[in-house]
Amino acid sequence: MLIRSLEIFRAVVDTGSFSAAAERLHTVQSNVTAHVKKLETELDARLLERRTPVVATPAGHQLLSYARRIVELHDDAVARFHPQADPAGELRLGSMETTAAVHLPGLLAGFSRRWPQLAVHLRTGTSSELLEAVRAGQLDAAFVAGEKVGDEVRLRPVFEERLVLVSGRPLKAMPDRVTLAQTPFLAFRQGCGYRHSIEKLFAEQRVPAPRIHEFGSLDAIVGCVAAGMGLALLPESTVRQYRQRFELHTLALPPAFAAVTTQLATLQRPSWSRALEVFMEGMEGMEAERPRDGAFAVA
Amino acid sequence: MLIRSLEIFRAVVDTGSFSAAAERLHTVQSNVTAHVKKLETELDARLLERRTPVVATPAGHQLLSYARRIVELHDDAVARFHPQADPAGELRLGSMETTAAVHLPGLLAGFSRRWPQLAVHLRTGTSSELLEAVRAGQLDAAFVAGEKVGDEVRLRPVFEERLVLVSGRPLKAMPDRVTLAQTPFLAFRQGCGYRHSIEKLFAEQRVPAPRIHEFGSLDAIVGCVAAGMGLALLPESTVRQYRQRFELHTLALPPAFAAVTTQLATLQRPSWSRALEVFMEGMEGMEAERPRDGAFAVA
DNA sequence: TTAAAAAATCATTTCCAGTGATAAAAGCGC
DNA sequence: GCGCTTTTATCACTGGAAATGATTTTTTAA
Repeated sequence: MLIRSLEIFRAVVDTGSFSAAAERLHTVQSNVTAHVKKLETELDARLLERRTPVVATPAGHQLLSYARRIVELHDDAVARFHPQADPAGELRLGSMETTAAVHLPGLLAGFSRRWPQLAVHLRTGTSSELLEAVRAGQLDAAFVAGEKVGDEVRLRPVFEERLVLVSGRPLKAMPDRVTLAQTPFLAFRQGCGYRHSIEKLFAEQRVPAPRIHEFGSLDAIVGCVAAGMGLALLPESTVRQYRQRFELHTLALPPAFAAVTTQLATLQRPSWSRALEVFMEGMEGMEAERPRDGAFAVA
Repeated sequence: MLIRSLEIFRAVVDTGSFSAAAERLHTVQSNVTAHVKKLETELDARLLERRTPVVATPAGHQLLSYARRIVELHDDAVARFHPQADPAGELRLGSMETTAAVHLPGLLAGFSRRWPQLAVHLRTGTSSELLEAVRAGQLDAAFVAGEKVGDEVRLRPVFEERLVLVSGRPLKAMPDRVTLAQTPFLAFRQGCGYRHSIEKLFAEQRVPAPRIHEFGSLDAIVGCVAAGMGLALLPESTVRQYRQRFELHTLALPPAFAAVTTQLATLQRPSWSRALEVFMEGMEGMEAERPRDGAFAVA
């Protein structure tokens, strides 16, 4: 059974005539006859009463409900891939916790307002988890930090972050080696982009055995740091957000550790869905140097 | 876009491999490649990441949701026309008021129990209205009385009715010409099968100007007859049903007027839907001579 | 009954789904 | 990295059927 046959069958019922259907579909009447006949042979039932106007038989009526749904679905699918059509469906995004908390609320709110037909699915995880999901086609795009990737994944810088050392107590200067060795660090589990920076920091200070608590939630990390449980390395913008809820103290780090670029990871361009296409278009204006969350803000 | 292409595409995603999909669908791998490639060209998007296992790209993921729905609908449609499959969907029946009131409740209850996937639509009307609807493919079948039809409609006798003269007051014998001329008759509007019998009765009694009230509802007719508004000509079985609610008196008529056969009208066999097919099968046992409503009764 | 319109039939062309063999590419073990 | 295996892409070819245009048959309306 061909979609084309169903399309023709539907047109015959709608117009009440084989020849009118042919004209509407830009083909010839004998072709319409052939398609209908083929359907009737395949299903072993008479589908149309050849009268003027042509009407569907009970069996035809039954097929018609399927034909309408299938043809409609088909047209929808084609339309959704058409470059000038408004995208619909879902946009599956991934993000690190920190980015989700700080940058995404404004961004996604604007996006969802701009494209009301799109449902955004947001999943958080570590950079390496998210990258794997992008690679596996489970996510359309993901915000990640500092990862090397194969050439099937494309990275685009979107936010420039400055990592700072965060503590619950005032920090005058960088803690010395001994203090650092005794103070636990709080971080996301293995695979988080920032965690790599912690290890670089320890190596630099020649601290041998870093003690790192692995938490799955940003709220938990910040809360525990504020409670004096230990130190953390977080983007300055994230800390700013939590300042209202917790008493936090920060210390700037040398640029070599501090600078972290959040990048938007996707597959290569031809794989993009229309939904992703418009999302990436909206992200075009986002320069790593001049971050502004209002990419999709209403003008 | 062919249903076949979507079926193949779906199989590739499900199996994670072009060659496995080919095997599952009993074709060759190069054919699978060709179909996928054709889809990608048509939609101008990369749908699959050629890796092991093969995974859908965001665009592919988008198409997949359509592919699944379309292929499923297609399989459903084919299955519904398969002779050994349980029928599903709707069965659109028509019936005269009298038949609907007396014979259908038991019949349809049994039918609906026997075929739970079928939704019965019942429409009442006059015989000629219903016949026209059957002819136009709007009804699968209709219970009608005493009509001549073209040869695209097929009639099958199902109930043998005896018409009786009904009154609100005791009837000893056939009213004389004068009484008959003065007494109004209550009947369905033009097109009712029984109404034709009334006219035959008047002609026989040589009553010139029958006065006929036209009511659209059986309840109204019976109620008004019981209230003494006039006479009616109704099937004996119908009157029996109303005896509990109204005080009705009847008079038998000569067989020439009394005998009316209720027939089941359909289009010719090849037009039948599977739903109609099983309904007609169930009606097979219904002999006009030996009416029993329990055609679909549970054994 | 006849003229006009619509569907069926038929011969023909064109296109493409499906096939099998082979080349290229990707994964995997060492 | 290097070969070995597995998987996908490419290609030439064939059969079948979609599409076409001309013609006949049927239906409808005048």
